[in-house]
Amino acid sequence: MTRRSEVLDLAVLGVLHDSPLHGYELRKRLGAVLGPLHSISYGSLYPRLKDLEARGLLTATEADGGPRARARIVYQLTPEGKEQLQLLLDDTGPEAWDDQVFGVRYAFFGRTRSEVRLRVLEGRRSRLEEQVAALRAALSRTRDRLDSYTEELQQHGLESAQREVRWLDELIASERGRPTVNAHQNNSVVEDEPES
Amino acid sequence: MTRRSEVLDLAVLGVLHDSPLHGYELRKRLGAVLGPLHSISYGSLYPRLKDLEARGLLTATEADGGPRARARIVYQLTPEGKEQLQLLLDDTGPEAWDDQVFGVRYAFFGRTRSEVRLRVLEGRRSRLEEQVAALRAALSRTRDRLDSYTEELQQHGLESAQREVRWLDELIASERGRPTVNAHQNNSVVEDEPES
DNA sequence: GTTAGCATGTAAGGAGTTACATGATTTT
DNA sequence: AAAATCATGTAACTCCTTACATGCTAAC
Repeated sequence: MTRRSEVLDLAVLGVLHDSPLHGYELRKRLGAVLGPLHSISYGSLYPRLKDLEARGLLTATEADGGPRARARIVYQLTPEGKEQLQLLLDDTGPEAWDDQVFGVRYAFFGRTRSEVRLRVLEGRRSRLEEQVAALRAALSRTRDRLDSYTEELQQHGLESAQREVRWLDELIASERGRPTVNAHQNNSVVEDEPES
Repeated sequence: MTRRSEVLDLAVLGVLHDSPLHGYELRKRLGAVLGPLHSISYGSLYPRLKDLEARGLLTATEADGGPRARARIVYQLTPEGKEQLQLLLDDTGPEAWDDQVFGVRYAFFGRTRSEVRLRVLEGRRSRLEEQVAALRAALSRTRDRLDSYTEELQQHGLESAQREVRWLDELIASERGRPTVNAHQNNSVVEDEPES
């Protein structure tokens, strides 16, 4: 994941792998992956879909759902798209432990190879440890030098980070105890409603 | 705070209010306010300082610290700068509850008027409640429809948000119990004392 | 003596948001 | 009948990062 934007590619490709969707619906599903907040805007999503199509990673087909306001355009992964998705899932560059990126990666752990899962979790953990160290250093440095509010904020940040580390420890433990099966039930949520 | 970028203005002005600094040092201090991560880059900071100077909010003076590599440029708030800082501190537009923005605002609570403090804390709280509601809705919607990893992620997000709400409740309570003095160095967070 | 840190800046590019434009359909 | 939601898209703008350029000083 050289470019930061590949996170979005991963998210889109990952969601679309479950079931083909049109842009509007896709954006809503993206919310579950990117977090209800910082979900992407249409002004950003639609051009991106065009781009992914141009790169041959997905196909766009007009689906006539009857007399619709506008023909919905359903996007679907091509074999190249699936390949690229696998590549992105296997990639464990240093950006994989970033807040944003980690969340998306974790959401797709069901399709991620077991060793990769472990590597991502451990990378994320050490990233958080760094953060804990930085906050501890900041706290001891600023003690009595900044007002109590700034200190309280850093203290709270520290505790959050520490809780996050403990959470990861649990995940890592449970990951190690998990059979190496790569099973993922492909719930085919067929996108189409009965016409009325 | 109409523009998102006014957060940076607030951070810079706020830090510079404590003591005049040159860019390099300023950036380090900014780390305590913006969080050790997502501190701004020089490529962003220096032009911004020029801009603030052009707007008359601060003055730039070459400080000769002896035979230095390069004359350090010390930035200092002008009266207009202090005014603007006060305006930003008093502003409680809806962006004031954003993750990023809230952190910066909280860091400067020592210089914020008591009522504004309360408004910001409560705004932040209701923002987080919305988030909790959104996550709960997402969880009940996706139950059994998405794989366990996505669910675990949302569950974790939910718990974090809930803890954040409790934290804010404590802050609000302690804010209410605080004398309305606007004194700068008013650091006595004496709420419920555990038996010590 | 070489690496790391101090110190300031510019130019190019990346990545996203907001505002606008358009129009049908479902809900109230 | 009005308002919200569905649905797609473009253009302008905002704001940040990266890479580059420069050169001193302290530490190893």
